[in-house]
Amino acid sequence: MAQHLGWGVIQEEGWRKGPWTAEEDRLLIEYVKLHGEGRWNSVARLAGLKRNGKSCRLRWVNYLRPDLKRGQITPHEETIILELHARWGNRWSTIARSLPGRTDNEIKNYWRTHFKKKAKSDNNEKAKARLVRRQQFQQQQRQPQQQQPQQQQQQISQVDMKKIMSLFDESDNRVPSSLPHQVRQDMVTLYPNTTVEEQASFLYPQFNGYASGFESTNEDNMVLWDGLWNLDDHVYGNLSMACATNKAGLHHTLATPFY
DNA sequence: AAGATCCGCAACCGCACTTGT
DNA sequence: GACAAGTGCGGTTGCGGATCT
Repeated sequence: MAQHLGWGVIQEEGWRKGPWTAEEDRLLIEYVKLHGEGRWNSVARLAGLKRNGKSCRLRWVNYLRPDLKRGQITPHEETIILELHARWGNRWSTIARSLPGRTDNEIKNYWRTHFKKKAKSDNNEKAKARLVRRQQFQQQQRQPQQQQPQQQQQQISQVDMKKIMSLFDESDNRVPSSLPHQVRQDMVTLYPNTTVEEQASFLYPQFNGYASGFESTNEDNMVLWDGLWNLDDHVYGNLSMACATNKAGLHHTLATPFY
């Protein structure tokens, strides 16, 4: 039975929750000095802490570790975060490994507070513009498509998907950094009379962002990738879900035109 | 000056994966 | 192979200080 309920109090099963006290920190540091990192579930018993293993690990990793770098994220670190987020998406622990002294939690918080909001508002504007262009293009395409044999359309689709999927194979099933260039080549071949952005947008509607990132600045890339990787952004949600899972998911997403 | 709102951060939660039995 | 325990990860929440009105 719970002794108290709420933040920073004893919870059910006797575990404390909420902010750590200086004494708890001291006990945890002592424990790690003696026993090393790991075996976190033994901490409560061996160190006399009323914290569960997960809580102890989190406190150590995010706050008590001696090699943690304190202070603000530097511009150089910010650049690295942007680049790695463009490559890996929200895989904060992977990004953190490239930033000694920074934790995944720290980077995640930094991203959310510094980039997420801006990206979202920019995306909304860009998404509206793309929607209009896409609708215009669909109208243009309707007539030629009716004349084009269905079989030929399917062939084009299959070739495209093979290319995309082969890139995922080369990239350990994650989003391949070279994809935009490949997509660009497909676009030029298949839609010679449109702009690069339109080509990508039309053939791979969920890849809208890729197209706008071809000649883009870092900031544009950031906006693009934020859209791709964050599910609450309507326009990119389907793709981000597919990418976050595996190439099979992406296959499904790309194979379903104009969501 | 005081209340409302925003922002940054620490910590929790749920899920997935790994390892040991 | 099945199960349980341990661990790691990403998303979310809640608190407290800063800023705004």
